[in-house]
Amino acid sequence: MTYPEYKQPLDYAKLATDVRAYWEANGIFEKSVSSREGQPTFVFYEGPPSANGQPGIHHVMARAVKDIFCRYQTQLGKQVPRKGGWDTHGLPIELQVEKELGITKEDIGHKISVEEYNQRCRETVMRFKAQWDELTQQMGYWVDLDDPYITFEPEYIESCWALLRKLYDKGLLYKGYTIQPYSPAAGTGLSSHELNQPGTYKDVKDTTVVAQFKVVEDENSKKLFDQLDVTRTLDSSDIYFLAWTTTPWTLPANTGLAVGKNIRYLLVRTANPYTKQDCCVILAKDLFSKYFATDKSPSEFEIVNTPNYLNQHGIGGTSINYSGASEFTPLVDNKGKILWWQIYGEFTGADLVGIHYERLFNIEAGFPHFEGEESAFRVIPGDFVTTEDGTGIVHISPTFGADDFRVAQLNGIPALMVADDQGKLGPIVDRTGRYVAQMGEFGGRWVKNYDGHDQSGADYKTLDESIAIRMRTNGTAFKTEKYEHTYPHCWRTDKPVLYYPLDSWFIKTTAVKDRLIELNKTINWKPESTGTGRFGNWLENLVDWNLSRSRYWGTPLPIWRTQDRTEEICIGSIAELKAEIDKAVAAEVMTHNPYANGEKVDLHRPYVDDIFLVSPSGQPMYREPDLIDVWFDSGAVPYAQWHYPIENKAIFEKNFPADFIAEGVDQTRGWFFTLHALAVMLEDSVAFKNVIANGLVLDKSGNKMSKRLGNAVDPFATIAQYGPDATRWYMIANAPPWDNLKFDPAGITEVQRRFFGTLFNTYSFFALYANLDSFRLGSAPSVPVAERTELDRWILSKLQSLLAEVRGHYDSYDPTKAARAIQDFVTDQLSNWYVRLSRRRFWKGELTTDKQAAYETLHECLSTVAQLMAPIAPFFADWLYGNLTKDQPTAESVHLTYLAQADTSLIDKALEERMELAQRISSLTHSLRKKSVLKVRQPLQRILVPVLNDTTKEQVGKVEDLICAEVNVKHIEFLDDTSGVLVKSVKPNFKRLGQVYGPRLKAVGARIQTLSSDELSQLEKQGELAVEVEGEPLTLHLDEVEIRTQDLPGWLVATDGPLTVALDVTLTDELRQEGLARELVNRLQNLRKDSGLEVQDRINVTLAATAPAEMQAAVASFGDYIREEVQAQRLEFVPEVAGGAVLEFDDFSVPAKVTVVTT
RNA sequence: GGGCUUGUAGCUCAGGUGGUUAGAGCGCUACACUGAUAAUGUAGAGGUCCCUGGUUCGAGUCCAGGCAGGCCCA
Repeated sequence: MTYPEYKQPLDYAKLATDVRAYWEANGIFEKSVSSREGQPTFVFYEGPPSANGQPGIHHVMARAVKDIFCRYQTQLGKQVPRKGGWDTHGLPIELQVEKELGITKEDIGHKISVEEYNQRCRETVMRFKAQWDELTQQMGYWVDLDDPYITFEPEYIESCWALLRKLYDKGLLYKGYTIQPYSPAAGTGLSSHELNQPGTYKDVKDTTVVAQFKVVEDENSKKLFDQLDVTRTLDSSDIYFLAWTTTPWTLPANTGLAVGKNIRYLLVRTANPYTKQDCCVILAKDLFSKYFATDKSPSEFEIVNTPNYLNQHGIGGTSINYSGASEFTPLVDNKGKILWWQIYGEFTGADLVGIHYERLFNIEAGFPHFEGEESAFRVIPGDFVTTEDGTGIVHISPTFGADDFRVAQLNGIPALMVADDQGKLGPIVDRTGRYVAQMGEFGGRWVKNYDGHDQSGADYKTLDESIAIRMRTNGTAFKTEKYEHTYPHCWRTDKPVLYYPLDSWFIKTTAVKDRLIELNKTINWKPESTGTGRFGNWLENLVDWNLSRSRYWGTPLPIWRTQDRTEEICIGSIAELKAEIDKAVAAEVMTHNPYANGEKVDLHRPYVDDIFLVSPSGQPMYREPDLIDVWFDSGAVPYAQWHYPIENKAIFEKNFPADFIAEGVDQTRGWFFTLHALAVMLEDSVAFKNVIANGLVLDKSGNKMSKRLGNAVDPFATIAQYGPDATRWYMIANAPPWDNLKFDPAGITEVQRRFFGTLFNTYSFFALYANLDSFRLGSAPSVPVAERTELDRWILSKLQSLLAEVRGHYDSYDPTKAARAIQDFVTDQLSNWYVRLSRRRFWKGELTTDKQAAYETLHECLSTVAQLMAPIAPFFADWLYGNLTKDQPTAESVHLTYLAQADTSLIDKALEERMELAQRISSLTHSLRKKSVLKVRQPLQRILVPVLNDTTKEQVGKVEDLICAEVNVKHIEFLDDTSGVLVKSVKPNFKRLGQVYGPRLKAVGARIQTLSSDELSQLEKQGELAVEVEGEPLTLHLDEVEIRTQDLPGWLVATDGPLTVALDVTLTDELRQEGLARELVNRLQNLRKDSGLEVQDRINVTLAATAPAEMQAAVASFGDYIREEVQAQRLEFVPEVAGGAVLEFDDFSVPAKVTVVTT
């Protein structure tokens, strides 16, 4: 049995396909689950992808993140079932089908039947399933592809129905309305997608009105009226809010006014430009000059009722009464701005909130009463209010604006709804686009020209114009004008769109808002800010979940109603549906039960639409035609993937809630929310305990990848070129998953070279020599760690530290830090220090105990690294682990192994510290050699290391041999204080000084830097020193300074922080000879290599006797050494070397010949 | 427009609770090394730590306001 050896370069892609074949042949994935039977479960939910498009490189990223933690938890001994799934409903699929068929939604039911249409969707949605499955396997994402949940299957839909029924029974399902784009001409709602069609937004000229809303004088508004009282000069003390609208026809539906909390508003005394009546108005300070003539900037506005102003002008001196002025006195200048005004006060929006005002189109004038009127007509805060245009106060009509509806609901402002003939409440505009009859003088008028009536007559007035005229007349219009702006139009009829309340079914998520927030705080979000910020804020501003979708391909709403809406039923299972159908058949509402004869039930449209049920009172019931939001499908995964609550209660309970999920951050308000909302409402629990919200994968310049730009990276090509391991490693190690990743293939190459290449070399090195020595782990009792060398114990200590660190990172869902720690260990510690310094141990001599210890140490490092990296680089790790353990009984796959706890008894911090000292001293020595132009092959006598305390001396002493071997010197000489040659420098410890002296730190620091050597030694000896700083005496303490040696007079030194090293560059004859001997070894090694000799080949060497005397002397003195190094049995000078090579040295050359000894 | 997020060397990224001279890898330049060799060592060039204010003896770090990119929402 040998350790497999491989040729450079390693084919990483082939390695992965080989390992994949091994996994598949041996059912390793299945075993990774079945071998943990009976252990605690680690629950993971797969956020279902949709297979109607090709997978991209970002899916590799997302799925690598999922895979990592599932594999890691398996290594910890948990059982991790991973059910795959497919998301199959939704608008993108409908749009794709429509595009392929060249039809629009209008054609469904005409050019194509609903049945055919849905059949197309069903086929389209799984089109790329094979590609997805292939990518999943190629990239090594372990998920159960054989038994996935599929959201269009009847069992899945049935589970959704059962959940809806539970919500219905809890009273959380209700019918209401939302404001949606609506085309009265077409009689249909428009999706945002339809609204985004080119050409829908057009420039139109509309009549606009700045309306005056009269403030009610009460406690809330007292602060406004108080401003007027100061001067006591007003005839009229009416105050009005000014609000601008481009849709005057919505003014009769006004029920509120919105202000920006932080916007500043002015109280202005002026006159109405149309009636010339004195009045006071309120508008945003920033917009003042839009209506009033002034050359001042807002900051210079003068408030006339301040004591300062009154002292200057005298009380009453500012009184102007416009209504008493001559009719020739102009009120407005030629730019339309008002000349006559005074500012009486300034307020913030927050000051105005809560103030009541009078209804504009009131009952006395013949406009209808409505429900909730008493809580209407208030000022509320609106986050969307700006001072871009208008007045900084926004007129709110909850029935005709989405923002309006939202803030009105949030602040308890009712909508103005009136009853139709049948008593059904509706907005003041009917579905054809005209005012309802109750609208007084305007009843029956068209809001816009939806019927195509003639509007060419000279005295024709639009409804907006009529309203404006009425308002000018009765003094409630402050300004009316024509205004050109863009407005959306229906793409089919070209008529203006209305924002209009449309019926919708809702889940009352607001009822559990507090609980949603509370439970969210128990979820571990990565990154945390997504949970507190994006998701937390979303929960704070929660509105009810709008379930309804007017579409065809999706889960139908299982609610049937009678025509008069007095009776309804929510169906919770197929069995219940069948039973209800039987009842309906018995009542002759239906002719037969389509599900009676055992056919497979399809719960999609159109089949469910053809089902009519019968109410307890004997009336027929019809299904509410809506489909439900596809996000409900997704949020139902924890239940519906097991066909719960219909069956599998035990399985569900074992698998709820999830320990871990991961999806893109764009799912925050999608899957993450629906999972959370349903879990809180149904189970009063979180749905997941840990969640990673990963960022985007961008191209290497930071641009979004898209097919259109041609910068999309093909995941298959990437994996084929670099292999899945390097691809995954790069993605994980380069940036935390929740940051965006700039995907650069050059980064994968680097990972491959630097990490995988180094790790492979390290393994190859191990395998090469282990095989030469016929070493097999376990064939002899292992060498106790305590008996191993300093270097062995060091790397094992580092290994255990690494194990603890990496486990910590995995435990806290930070794979990036885990990957980086592993990478640094492999390249910097294991390869570049341990192996480099251990090289001679491996290739010299027989298999001794020390050599065995070295093999065992390196083997353990490699196999533990294989385990630690297995979650991220599953193929390579298994390959490496397999190579190391092929003959061991336990090792079918690294993914079936158990990851050990770090053995803290092996962690020796002092050892780690002194090895770091060794590394730094070696580096400094190399640096000195470089400066002195003394190559490492030239041995030197000593290096000098000043030490200020015994601990350092002892620490360095223990690694002296390692340092000497590494930098090729004979020994280290320590210089302590008693030597008297040390020159010390002192550095202020600013952190400490700052705490002690605060503002005086600068002066104290300066004083410290000028300490004499006498003062310094006094401070060192006594621990404190009295000095004077800026005339003040104070006592310095040892912990306030940092003392270090910096120089050795007469020596070339190098320093690294507190460490200083000097190199003795004196060369003796013996050192020169040894250097030459090493040069010879080097040339002979090269010759061996160039001649293609194997490492274990033994040779005879002949050198030309023409070589210089110094060379001959070197061979005489160091012959044994040379022979051992180059594996030579004989090394001799001969008069003539025939047919050999010539060894080149700095100053001479020597003909030489190497022959292999055949044994 | 709002919420969240990012901004440090040519590139990719580190930089607990503020501490003086801001680091690593890659890339670049030079030299060295050559039985781990597509590796390695040493040295060097390369920074307005996005900008402006503020707090502080002291700010890459804390605060405020901007700018630019990204995501989500409107």
